[in-house]
Amino acid sequence: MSKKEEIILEACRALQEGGVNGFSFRDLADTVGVKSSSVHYYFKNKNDLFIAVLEAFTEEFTQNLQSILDESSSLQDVIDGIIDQFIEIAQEQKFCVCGMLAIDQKHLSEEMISRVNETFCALRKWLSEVIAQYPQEKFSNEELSSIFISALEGALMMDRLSKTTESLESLRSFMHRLV
Amino acid sequence: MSKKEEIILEACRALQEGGVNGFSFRDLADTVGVKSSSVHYYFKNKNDLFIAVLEAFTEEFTQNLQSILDESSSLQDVIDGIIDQFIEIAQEQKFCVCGMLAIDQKHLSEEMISRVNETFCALRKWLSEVIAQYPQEKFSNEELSSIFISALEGALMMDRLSKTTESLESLRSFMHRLV
DNA sequence: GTCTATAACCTGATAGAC
DNA sequence: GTCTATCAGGTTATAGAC
Repeated sequence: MSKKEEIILEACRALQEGGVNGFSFRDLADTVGVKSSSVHYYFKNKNDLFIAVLEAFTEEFTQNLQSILDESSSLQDVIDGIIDQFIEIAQEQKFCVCGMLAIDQKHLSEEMISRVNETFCALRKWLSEVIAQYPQEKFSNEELSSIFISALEGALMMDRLSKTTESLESLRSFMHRLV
Repeated sequence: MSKKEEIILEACRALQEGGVNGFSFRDLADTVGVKSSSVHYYFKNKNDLFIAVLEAFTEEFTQNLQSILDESSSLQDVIDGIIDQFIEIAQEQKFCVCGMLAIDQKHLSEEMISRVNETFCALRKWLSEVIAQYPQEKFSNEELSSIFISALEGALMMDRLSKTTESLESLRSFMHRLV
C-alpha cells in the first residue's frame, strides 16, 4: 500500500471516529509515521483529503453492497447483510463516513456537500432497485429504501452511543416483518 | 433573560449547527456580547457547558412534546407534530442536540455520554407510552418507538444536507400507513 | 460579574534543505 | 518525497484589576 493510500485509510478511520474536526494533520501524520508536511504534499488541505476519503470509501462500500447482494437469495438476506455491516461499524465505535460529513457540513466546501449528498442519493437508488427485484406490495421501493437508510443512520448513531445493538436489531426484525 | 441563560441558548444553537468542536468560547462570548473569561466564569469548560445545554434542551423539548400530545386526537396527529418539529430543525440547518452530542461522543466525558444516552432512552420510553394510548396491533409499542426515533434522526441528517424535506416527508407518509 | 492580559498549546499551511 | 523550521492565528484556561 502506498503512503498516499495509507493516509487516506487512516483519515477515513479518524473521520469515522472523531468527525471532521476530531483530528489534525499532525495526528494523521503521527499515526501513519510521517510528518504533517508530507501529508500536505499529497493533500493541500482537509477538504481535498476528504474528497479522496469519500471516493475510497464509496468504492469499498459499493463493493461490500455488491457482495451482500451476490450472497443473498431474498430481500431479507440483503437487509441482514446491510444491518450486520452497520452493527460492525457501531461496535468499532465508528459512524458512517457520509453521515459524519453530513453532520459536519458546516465545515466543508459546497463541492464536498454536493458529493456527500450525491452518495446518499446513489445509495437510495441502489437500494430501491434491489428492493424492486424482490417484489412486495405494501410500500413503494423508493419509500422503503428511504426509510431503511434513515433508520440505519439513526440506529447506528444510537447504538454506537449506548454500546448495544438494540436499535439496529429492532430495525432488523421490523424490516423482516415488513417485506 | 440572564447572561447565563443567554450563553446556554447561544451554545445550544452553535452546537446544533456546528457540533461540539464547531465553536469556541470566544465565538460564543462574541455572539452574546461578553469576553470569553466571562463565559468561563459560568462554565469552567465545554463539558460543563454542554451539561447545562442538554438540561435546558431536554426541558424545552419535553414541553414541546407535551404540547404536541395535548393538541393531538390521534397517533397520526402526534407523528405529524413531531415530524413538523424535525422539519423546522432541518430547515434551520440545525441537527438534534442529543444527536450532535452522540456523534461527537469521542470528545465528551463519560458522564456526558451517559446523560445523552439516558435522554434518548427517556424519549423512546415516552413515545412508546404515547403509542400505547392509541392501540394498534401490527408492531409492539417499543419497537415502533425505536424505529420512529431512529428514522427521525437519520432523516433529519439527510434532509439538512440536501436542503429538502424528502426523507422526513417520506417517513411521515410511511408512519401514517403503519399505525 | 466583567474585564485585560497572558500563558501554554494546537492548528493549518508553507518555504526551503536534502 | 520527506524532512526541519517556522509562521500566523486560533484554542482553552487562568491570574488579577476593577
